[in-house]
Amino acid sequence: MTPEAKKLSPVNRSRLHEEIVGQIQKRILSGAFKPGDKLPAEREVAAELEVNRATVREALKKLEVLGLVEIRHGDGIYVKNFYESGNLELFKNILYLEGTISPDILSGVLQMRGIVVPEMAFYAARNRTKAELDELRKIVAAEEADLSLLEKDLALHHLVARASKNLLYVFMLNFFNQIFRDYGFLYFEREENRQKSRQFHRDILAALEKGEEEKARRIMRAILEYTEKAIYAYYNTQQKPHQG
Amino acid sequence: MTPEAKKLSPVNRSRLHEEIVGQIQKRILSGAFKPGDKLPAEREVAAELEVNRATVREALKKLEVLGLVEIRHGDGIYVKNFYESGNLELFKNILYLEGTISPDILSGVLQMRGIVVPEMAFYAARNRTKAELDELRKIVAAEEADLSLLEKDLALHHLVARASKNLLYVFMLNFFNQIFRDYGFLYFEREENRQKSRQFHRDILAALEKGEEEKARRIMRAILEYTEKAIYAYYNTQQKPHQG
DNA sequence: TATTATAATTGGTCGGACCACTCGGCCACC
DNA sequence: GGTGGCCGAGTGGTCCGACCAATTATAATA
Repeated sequence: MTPEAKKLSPVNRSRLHEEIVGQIQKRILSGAFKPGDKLPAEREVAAELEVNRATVREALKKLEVLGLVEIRHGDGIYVKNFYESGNLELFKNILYLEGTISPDILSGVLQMRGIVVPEMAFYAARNRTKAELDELRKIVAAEEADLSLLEKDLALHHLVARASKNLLYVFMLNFFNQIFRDYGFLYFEREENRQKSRQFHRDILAALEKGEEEKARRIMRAILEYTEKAIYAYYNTQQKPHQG
Repeated sequence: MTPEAKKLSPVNRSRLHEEIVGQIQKRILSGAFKPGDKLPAEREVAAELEVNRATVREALKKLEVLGLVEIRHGDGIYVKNFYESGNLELFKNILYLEGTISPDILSGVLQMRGIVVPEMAFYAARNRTKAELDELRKIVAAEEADLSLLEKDLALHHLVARASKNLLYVFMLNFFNQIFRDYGFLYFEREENRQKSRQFHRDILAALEKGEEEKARRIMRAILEYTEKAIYAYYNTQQKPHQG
């Protein structure tokens, strides 16, 4: 029940154009602005928000890249159907729409991760080079010394992605990491998890060394299932909005 | 030799700031600007390009959303490592860097599609609602009447994505469609393909109706393999840059 | 030497002006 | 009746010059 806000309201200071992006994005994602709708002219929006037109334009440029609006010279600004977008950056914004991640979407992301990442490991076992194996060994060795495990963990997965020789895996992995960034932090606070992580990584390394594709996939799947529990556990103690 | 061009397509009416985006993006992706590098100040860039600073700023705002640069108030503009990006919009730009898609990356995309989309069908069979089945039947019926097959095909896949109840599938599917948009056009020019498509869609519909998850996945996989051949075939007759 | 002012640099916002494109209405012409 | 040209209002695109705000580098000071 949010009956407010048919009108745009003046804005706070600090990256003014970001604030504008937020306001317009919110109205589009919430359905207040529907696909095909024509936004007020730049000059009108500027007047309504009591900001300069240049600032509005910078905001609109961002919204355009996000895929939320289409700008037509001499015509106007039109709302695009974000349901037809393939922009994961926009998906992330939707994820945090209400300040807190909806359980539905979270499980959707985890599901996709569970599908994509094991295959990544599969192809990494198939396509890794000797140089990549060397790098991998260094990371695993550093982990045994218990040095900045989170950082090393990210590096290892990134390396596996590159080893798959499919750039799309790199992008997808980064996408997942960006979403679960916060969770990783807490994950490595438990000694139990740290040990588990080291073991998993030794196993992954072994599988890649021997080129055991199925085994690499299986291990990666185990890793995901293990961390998934941690994510859900953290999520359930944390369903408050992380910002007011 | 593609004797296409029955229709003239909208002309590339590139705006000035888009040109700037292109130039800077190219320098970053080609490695001329490396991660961590500091770009010249806005005023310098503007002077160098002989354009107004406001125009440069609009370009920079776009590059920021793309994840190629980071702008720090009072400090400067820094190049980000696109290899750590999770932004598929950026990936698409990389895809077309040289004007033509590199075979490596193309096969990488097809590989990811082959992994993701069948799972989407699997979950669609599990989670589809009666309303969605109704919509699906309408689409299949329209296809029997041979009406705008390409459009109907896109709609059908989009519906399957929604039926999976995982918004990420919708985004991923859109991403793939955007990349293969051009190929779909030619695909439906062959009567052979049109018939095959209708048959596939009848099968998918049947699987979803009965909630046969594995079967839905199998059929989807068959569709992908079939269309993949068409894509490669077209690609091999078309490896010229599509713009000078 | 360490700390604190101060200046210089750089991104952020402003306002006002003019250019370029689109669209709709009007009109002459076929 | 339809076609094409013309024009004017509306709207996005670019430009100029100015000032604000955050950061960094530098100089002054204790």
